[in-house]
Amino acid sequence: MADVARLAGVSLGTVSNVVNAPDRVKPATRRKVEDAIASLGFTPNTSARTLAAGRGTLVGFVAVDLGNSYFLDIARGVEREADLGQQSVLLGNSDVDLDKQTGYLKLFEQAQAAGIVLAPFDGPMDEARRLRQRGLRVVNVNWPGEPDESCGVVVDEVRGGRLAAQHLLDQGRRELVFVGGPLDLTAVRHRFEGASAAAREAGVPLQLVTTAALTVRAGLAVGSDLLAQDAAARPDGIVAASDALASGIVQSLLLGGVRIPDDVSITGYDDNHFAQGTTLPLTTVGQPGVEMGGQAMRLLRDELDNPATHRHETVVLPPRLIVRGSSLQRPGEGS
Amino acid sequence: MADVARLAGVSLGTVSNVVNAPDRVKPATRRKVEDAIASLGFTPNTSARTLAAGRGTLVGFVAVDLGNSYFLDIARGVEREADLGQQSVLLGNSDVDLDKQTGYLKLFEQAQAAGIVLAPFDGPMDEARRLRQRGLRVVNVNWPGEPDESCGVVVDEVRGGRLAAQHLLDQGRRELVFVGGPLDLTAVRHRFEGASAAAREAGVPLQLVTTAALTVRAGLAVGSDLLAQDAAARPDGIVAASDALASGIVQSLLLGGVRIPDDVSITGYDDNHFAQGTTLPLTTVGQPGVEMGGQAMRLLRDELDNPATHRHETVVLPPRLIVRGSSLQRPGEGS
DNA sequence: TTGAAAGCGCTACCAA
DNA sequence: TTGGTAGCGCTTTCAA
Repeated sequence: MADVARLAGVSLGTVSNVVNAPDRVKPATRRKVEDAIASLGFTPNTSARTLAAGRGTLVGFVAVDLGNSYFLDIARGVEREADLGQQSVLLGNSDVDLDKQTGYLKLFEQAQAAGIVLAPFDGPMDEARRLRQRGLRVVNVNWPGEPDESCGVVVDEVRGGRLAAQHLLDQGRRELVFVGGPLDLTAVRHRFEGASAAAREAGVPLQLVTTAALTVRAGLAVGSDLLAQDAAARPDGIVAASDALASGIVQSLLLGGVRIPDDVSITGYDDNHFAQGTTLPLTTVGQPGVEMGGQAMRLLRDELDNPATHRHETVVLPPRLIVRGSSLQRPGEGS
Repeated sequence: MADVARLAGVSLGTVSNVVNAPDRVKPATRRKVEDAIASLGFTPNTSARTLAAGRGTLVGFVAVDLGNSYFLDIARGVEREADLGQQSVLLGNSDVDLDKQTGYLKLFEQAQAAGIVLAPFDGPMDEARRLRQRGLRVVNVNWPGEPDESCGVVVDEVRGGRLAAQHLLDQGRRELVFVGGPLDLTAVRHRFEGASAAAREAGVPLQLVTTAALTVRAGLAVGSDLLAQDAAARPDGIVAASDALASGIVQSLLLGGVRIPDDVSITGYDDNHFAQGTTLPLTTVGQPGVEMGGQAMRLLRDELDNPATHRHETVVLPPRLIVRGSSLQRPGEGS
């Protein structure tokens, strides 16, 4: 920066101003400085800047599982919104591992991140709490804010479960099964609650089949169990707690000669990218990942920019039923 | 840090030493300092440290498409190897967008990253070259090193294409088709070359069907085209340039009543996670993503630690044929 | 509108 | 083995 100042014939402070507050410097001077910057290929040193200014410009996004396209969508939302505010986003993938999550949170703390967006592991959040106590702003996404402590952006999972079940009921399905697990996952419980409520209100029984994971493999297993049953005893509507699960069930049933959606209607959950372009596209409940990320970043920025007036809040976004071939009996019917 | 020094009754330099070179300080003193650090909850300020030391400890991984599990595997390899060397990895997802890639490279430059691992967009690499000229070490992954400029880690795509085609030939297939595109993707061209060579050597024709993208959707389209053909005219072996493509073709053909692998054998490419747990698991060519990431990080560390003796090199890793149900006619047969 | 100078928190060197 | 001290490159007052 000293070189730039010398070449432009101005002082350090002036160079700093054209970089950070161009309006405060006379256009002619600014030009000279900008030319010098360009011809020297000058790039400001973030460490020095952060150190001197006492606050960084970097935003961290720590995601529980970047292998799930939903979280990648959230990341995209965070990035897009951050761009609007001259902030940059770096990603940490905690890979469903609490230690890695803690490690990334520490890393961002040490790097003097301006703030953190956290899509947490479904578990203890001690480290996040510690960071907040040290003054680092962290907002949750896909997890509610902690009362009086932080903001959060979530999607209404109960409503999502209800949407899926109601959709099947609307199509005249009366033998419903909810497939999902493990039940200590909050999201799975909520989705089941919603589906239960819808079934109860319709006076229809809803059977629960729990799985050990939300994977394709688990779905395939459920599918074979279903095939082993007497055809008459099989459900005519299945609410799966994830697209992967639904996909496994669909594949298994199709090859077993079951007609979908004629014999059995199936819904998935998450609107994962892999489930969109398949032969029998999956009806699913979509979560507005990009929007969630954007909202989270907006909450974070408000907290950063207006620390005095900011009030913590948990934004609840509605899920959206996306009707595709796995549940739609005749085109144009259904909700 | 001053507080720590005061509370422990030592100087700043000593505190710095217990943090960075614990061996250089007497155990008793070290204990005192460590206690002080713990009781004050002291966290070193990365910006200050980086500024003073002149070099950072952060490693950036810029990936062209984190939505592809292959790149996520590479990221895992980079992380694992970085952990061994006290370095931290942060991710940037360029999302198949050259501008975003450039943006992340700049970001890591400004953040004084120790080095960068780059899985580049298949296109111009001007920015990466600029960074190298400014002294930042960047090693390529999934892309060869630039001669005399940088290291790289790649997988032998030609060999991969050959493996897939040879596998089908070994099973007696004689009407082969290679499906993939666009052909300006280097990897696709190489895979086709390899498949071609294998077919040529076996005296078998290999037809080329180009697609606009390597997606499931494109695969579905190819599948319907195939179904529209006279059954006798259809190929009995298909080498697809990606798992997504293969998956689309498989789904389409299966629903059209074609028996796989009896009537048609199909291979994919990438060993993507989504292709592993399906009803008809895909035979595919796997790329050792985790190992590639690890190698890249190791090359980067060598370049960082031994700038004098380091010699640039491009490590070529072999792909691996993974035989699953989509090509294996009778269990135990095949290669 | 610009210049001068005092740090930001830490590392690295040299002296003790 | 430890303490003292000079910066690292920038932002940010305060004066000019």
